[in-house]
Amino acid sequence: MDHQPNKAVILRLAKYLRVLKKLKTLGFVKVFSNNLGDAVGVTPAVVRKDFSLIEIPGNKRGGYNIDVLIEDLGTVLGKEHSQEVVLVGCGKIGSALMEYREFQKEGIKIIAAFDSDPAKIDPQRQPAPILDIEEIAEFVREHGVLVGIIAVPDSAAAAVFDSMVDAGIRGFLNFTSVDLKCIGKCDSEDCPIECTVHNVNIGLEIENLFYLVNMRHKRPGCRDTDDGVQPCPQPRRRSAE
Amino acid sequence: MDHQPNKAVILRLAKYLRVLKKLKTLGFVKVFSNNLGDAVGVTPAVVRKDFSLIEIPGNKRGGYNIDVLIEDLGTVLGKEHSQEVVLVGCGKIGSALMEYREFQKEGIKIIAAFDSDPAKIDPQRQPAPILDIEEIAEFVREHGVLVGIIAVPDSAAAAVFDSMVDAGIRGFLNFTSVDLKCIGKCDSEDCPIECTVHNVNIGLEIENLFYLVNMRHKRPGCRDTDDGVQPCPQPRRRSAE
DNA sequence: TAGATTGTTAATCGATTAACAATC
DNA sequence: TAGATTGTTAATCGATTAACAATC
Repeated sequence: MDHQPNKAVILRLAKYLRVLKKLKTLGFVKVFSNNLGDAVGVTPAVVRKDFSLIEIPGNKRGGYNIDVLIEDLGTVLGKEHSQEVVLVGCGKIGSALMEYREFQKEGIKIIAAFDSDPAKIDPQRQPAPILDIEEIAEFVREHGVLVGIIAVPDSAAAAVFDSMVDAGIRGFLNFTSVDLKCIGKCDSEDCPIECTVHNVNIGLEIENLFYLVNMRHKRPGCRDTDDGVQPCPQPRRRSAE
Repeated sequence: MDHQPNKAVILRLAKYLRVLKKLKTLGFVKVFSNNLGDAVGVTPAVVRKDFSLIEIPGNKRGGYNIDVLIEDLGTVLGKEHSQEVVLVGCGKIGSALMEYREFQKEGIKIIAAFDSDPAKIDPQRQPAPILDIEEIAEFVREHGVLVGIIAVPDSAAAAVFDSMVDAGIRGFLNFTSVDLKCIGKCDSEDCPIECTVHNVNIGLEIENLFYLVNMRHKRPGCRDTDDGVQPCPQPRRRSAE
């Protein structure tokens, strides 16, 4: 009956939550499905359906109470749990992530980083130590960490992934260009370990952009090139009328 | 009749291309739809449909010629164009991207970076200069750059985005947590500028992981928590034995 | 020829959208 | 009450999957 919210829904829920926090700082007390829809770029019906799916109730004429909404979305998204992650790989990208402001703002904490290079190890480092990769299993088990970031060179990706799964990590943000899949790696005969890998494949993203941009340029009658021909033929409107 | 390949298709095409390059180095000469399907995680029918959509022909019994395939996919994905991008924001993440190996490997070149901090500016830098953000419009127009990366603080995101659109950038990889939308910003009365923004929202990705991982933990009969209850229904066995 | 694989059409599935009854 | 907004059901849309005829 009640289907679990899928990935797309969850993503929207997180977006609603961000918008709501902003609206609250502006003094809003209640909010309507169309407000949220506009902010996130979906129709009001989607918003209501998303909320109904996770059983957040509204008021037939009064919309949704913003405090209740923030509270409930936080609960559903697991915001009341401490959001502690470990990071593996202290190269350029890894180091950048260690100081990533957004994490603090969203209550996400990197509680330890790991590297194989002895020169980088610094157990006294504040606010989080950099430890030898060999220690990851012990650390993860001790702290019950479930989510990890992989920012190592491609060549080390698979091995690091394996050891993280072994240690108990079940959610991965993967910055390598290696497609890490749990299926196959984690399945055993009768007891599959389920884990989730989000691949942040920057190279693929850029390739995609080139395709889309080039496409558009090739389209007859739709070029905004140097020669003065302006963008597109048909106005495509979304908001208002 | 011929629908344009959508985003999902394009993403797969790029993945096929990567696999094909690897297979080629291994000496493969031809490849079948099920080979590619396995590698990318889709059914053979999807592969064939993708290729038919962009009119890449196969041989009724001989599969696809790997050289032709690489060539044609490259053409479709715009690989024969120079893939030149600009980067705005030379903080931690921006700097990391400037040395990102994957870019070279995939033929993507950051031909210039921009920052507003005078201390960071270095027009002589090799292989790409760091210039004042004020110069971006001129540079972009001169070089005909269409794709850009935004790695500035959230507070600067909207302004930077605007000036990049003005300069002629039409494809964006956005590392800020501000949801940059072209619609509204770029529409003019009868001639919308179409651009594409890929948001790499690291915070959202992590939140998502927490949701999914927590979900799984709550599921009755399937917990791998601290209290001694082992992974899913039964303890997995893999290498141990 | 017989077997294998493509290319395409039809069937299925799921998610989004639209519509509207319930009700505050 | 009348108006507005939710919550839910039905209709639409698109993408994935399955099936199979064409053919090398």
